[in-house]
Amino acid sequence: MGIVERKERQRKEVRDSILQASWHLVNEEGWQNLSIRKIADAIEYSVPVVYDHFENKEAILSEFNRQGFKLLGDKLSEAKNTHANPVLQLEAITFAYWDFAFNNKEYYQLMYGLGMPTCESLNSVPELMAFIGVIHTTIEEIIKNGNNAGSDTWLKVHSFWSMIHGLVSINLMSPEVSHLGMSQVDFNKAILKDFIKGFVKGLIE
Amino acid sequence: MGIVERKERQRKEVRDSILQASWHLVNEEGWQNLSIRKIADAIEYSVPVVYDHFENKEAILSEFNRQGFKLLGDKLSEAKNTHANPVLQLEAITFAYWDFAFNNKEYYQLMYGLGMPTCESLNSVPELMAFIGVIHTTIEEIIKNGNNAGSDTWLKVHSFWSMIHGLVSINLMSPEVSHLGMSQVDFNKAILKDFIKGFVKGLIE
DNA sequence: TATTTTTCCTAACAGCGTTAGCAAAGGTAA
DNA sequence: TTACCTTTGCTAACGCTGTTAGGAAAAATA
Repeated sequence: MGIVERKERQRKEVRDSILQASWHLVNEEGWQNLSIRKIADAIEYSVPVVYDHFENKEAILSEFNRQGFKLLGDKLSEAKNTHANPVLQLEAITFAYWDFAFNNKEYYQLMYGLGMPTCESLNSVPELMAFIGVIHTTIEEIIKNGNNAGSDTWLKVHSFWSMIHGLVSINLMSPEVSHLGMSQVDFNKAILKDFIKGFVKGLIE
Repeated sequence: MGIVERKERQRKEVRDSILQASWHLVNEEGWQNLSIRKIADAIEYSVPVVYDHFENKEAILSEFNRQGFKLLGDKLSEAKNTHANPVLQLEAITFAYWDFAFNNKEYYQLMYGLGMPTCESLNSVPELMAFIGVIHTTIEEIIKNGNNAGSDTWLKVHSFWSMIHGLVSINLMSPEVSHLGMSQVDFNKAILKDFIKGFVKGLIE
């Protein structure tokens, strides 16, 4: 009697195809232009079927939100593991964060878009918590090894996260920096190096 | 023959009432829920009249975008003028920026919302340029007075802007920081002070 | 085979940005 | 004042959007 199992399997297939179709549409036309009707059309089902698998459009987007933080967390973790020294780890994390944002603009814009109903609190999204955890453990160790053990770890984590997000988001939305002779890539690298240098200094002394 | 003048005056009145009604609606229901029909209803005209004064909805929003940067630029300028020492000026600018964002969340979200079609390039929005100018002159002077005249001013301006935006935006969207015993206000102040201290250090040495 | 459950569609509701086309009002000239 | 022209502002529509009620058809169960 594998009927229930088969049904469950089929359900999952439809659900997955919704996500897959959505992702495809998003990459073609952006978040703004994703619509339930387009999804239904792509998966060759009628509109209400989509609502059998997701409560509403927001639920689909928040699925990608979680996926995004999962992926980002994994990338940071991976970058961290390429070094043993926590300072180098934080440096690698910084660059990995930057690369993720630029290689996955659609994800990033969804994850941090203000208009989007995505950024629930830290506590309610485990993927977000795990992502922050990678940063936290690294900074914690830098502080422990430094000369200023009194630093507030969470405050520093918060600052790190905020600042790297700021650096990324401003550069993500206005990619043409015309003030200088430097190339865009060099300018970005310089900004990042400058940032991480200053930040680490603030951690250990 | 003041007919033309009267007509112009009346046109301006309608235009202003559109902006005023929009602003009112935005503060009641947020950017997401602003609609041309609601505006038309509020100003007691039919929908197409709105389109006689603004090319489209985006044009109305971008009006507020410019207003926002004008206001922010003025606030920063004002804050700067309370001090003569450029380091103190930058400190005042930082706090003024923060206060602006928290006292005018609607403005700030419009100005930096990724989904919004607002952040055109620096060059094309004079209000944005003026706002950046306040930061630029201050940082320029700090560098000049410091021990590291070789610092790239524009790079530092860019970093400053990005980081303060990051600090603000993360705190604007997730106001509940539950990791610590500190109050929210104290936490924010601590973050800001920490940031500005580190940033200035990076400028002068 | 008859009954119940599940699946899935059509069609609609209420809203959106935007525009075509027409009526009425206002201004101008005879 | 009358005839004409220009401006103003309306109704109504087009083609979208998210969401859901209600019923038909298919599948599973008895």
